[in-house]
Amino acid sequence: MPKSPKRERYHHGELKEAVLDTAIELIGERGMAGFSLAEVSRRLGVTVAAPYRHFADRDEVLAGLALRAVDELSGVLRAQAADSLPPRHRLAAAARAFVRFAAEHRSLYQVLVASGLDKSRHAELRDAGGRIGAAFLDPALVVCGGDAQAAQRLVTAVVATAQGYAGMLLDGSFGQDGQAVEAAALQAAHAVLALVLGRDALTGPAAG
Amino acid sequence: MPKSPKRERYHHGELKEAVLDTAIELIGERGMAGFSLAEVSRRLGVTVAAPYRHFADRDEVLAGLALRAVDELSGVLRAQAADSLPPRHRLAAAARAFVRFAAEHRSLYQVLVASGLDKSRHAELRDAGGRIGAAFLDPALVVCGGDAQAAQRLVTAVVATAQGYAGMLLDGSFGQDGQAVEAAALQAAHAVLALVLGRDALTGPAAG
DNA sequence: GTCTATACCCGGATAGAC
DNA sequence: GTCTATCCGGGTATAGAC
Repeated sequence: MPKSPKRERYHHGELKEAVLDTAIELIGERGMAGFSLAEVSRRLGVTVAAPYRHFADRDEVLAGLALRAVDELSGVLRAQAADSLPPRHRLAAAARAFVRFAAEHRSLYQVLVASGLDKSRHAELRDAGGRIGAAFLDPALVVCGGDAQAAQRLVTAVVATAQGYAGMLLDGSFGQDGQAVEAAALQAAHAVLALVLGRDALTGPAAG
Repeated sequence: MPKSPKRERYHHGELKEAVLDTAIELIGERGMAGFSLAEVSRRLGVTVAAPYRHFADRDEVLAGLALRAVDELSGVLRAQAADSLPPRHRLAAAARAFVRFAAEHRSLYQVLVASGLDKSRHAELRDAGGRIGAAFLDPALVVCGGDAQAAQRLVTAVVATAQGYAGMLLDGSFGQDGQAVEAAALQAAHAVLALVLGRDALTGPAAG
């Protein structure tokens, strides 16, 4: 939809949202390094000056994308973590969903992990990591029998695992074909189950 | 050391290595997005044309850095995986070393995971992932009693975990102070032990 | 193997008209 | 809220001299 249209030219349209949409499209085609406000403007059929009515600068566009990414990803994760399965399977399902999200919304995911954006400078993103992690917390607490510190460790391990599989998937370690996504997602889920099974090693010094 | 020196100006010096060194320094200061051959040249006190005698283009510099990264990282990992501890602890130590490497050689690590470089277009890097994973293979095989497929799954899980913790460390999830590195490295090691403990869930469909 | 010089293109950002 | 026009800085890459 948002490729060659440039309807009759915008003018009073929802340029702000259109910029974000087109930025996602552009990043999908050329990667983070290929993103520029100028090219986005060109694709929308507006001049390079127009977006500056809606965004202070380039970074604010990226921040807008990052916010979208956090919203959507944490939403997906919460949905997975909240159903009626046993808690360890809710964690596994959330990890699987995490990996799928990275593949299906590659641009958004990349903004989150590889934009070079300083998240601590944008209030809405300051707790981005926290919001992602929070989605895993409830089942983790159940798994850990209410031990909050143990649950936090487990959440960190699950997030790291999901992020790790996502990274490997995106850089081609699972191959290029369509099966790669499901293979990575499934293995991530299995890894989370393994973490839960062996979780005694997560908390203690794991002697021996 | 390599900042304002520009000795008496190079001329017949080892410019190729110097470019790589300075690129690492520059990326350390400004991140991947801040890297340019022009700035590297300036810092070395040579003209922007000089590096082109040693590198076909910008990407070839990045490829050179990536190759260094793979060499150094896989060397570190092999050293950890080859000592006399029990195999599960060799895996854990390698994961810990992986995370430390990401922190101590941040620039190199970022080139590896976030340069946007198409590794499949550079022969020396085509099997970069394989060389990293290979460092984990021996202890994984022992852990898995010789089952090659199970060992491969375990290696993937360990690499993903290490990469995940490294990513979280670098984007600030473990805080900014010096303790962050050791905290992340230690938790990564623990997570690997947990994976080994619960590794039955990695291979099978993990019913129930 | 490096320098001088240059051609070329692109992105960020702003002023002022409409 | 967008356009026109423009400034400014910067990066990539090459040709030809030394």
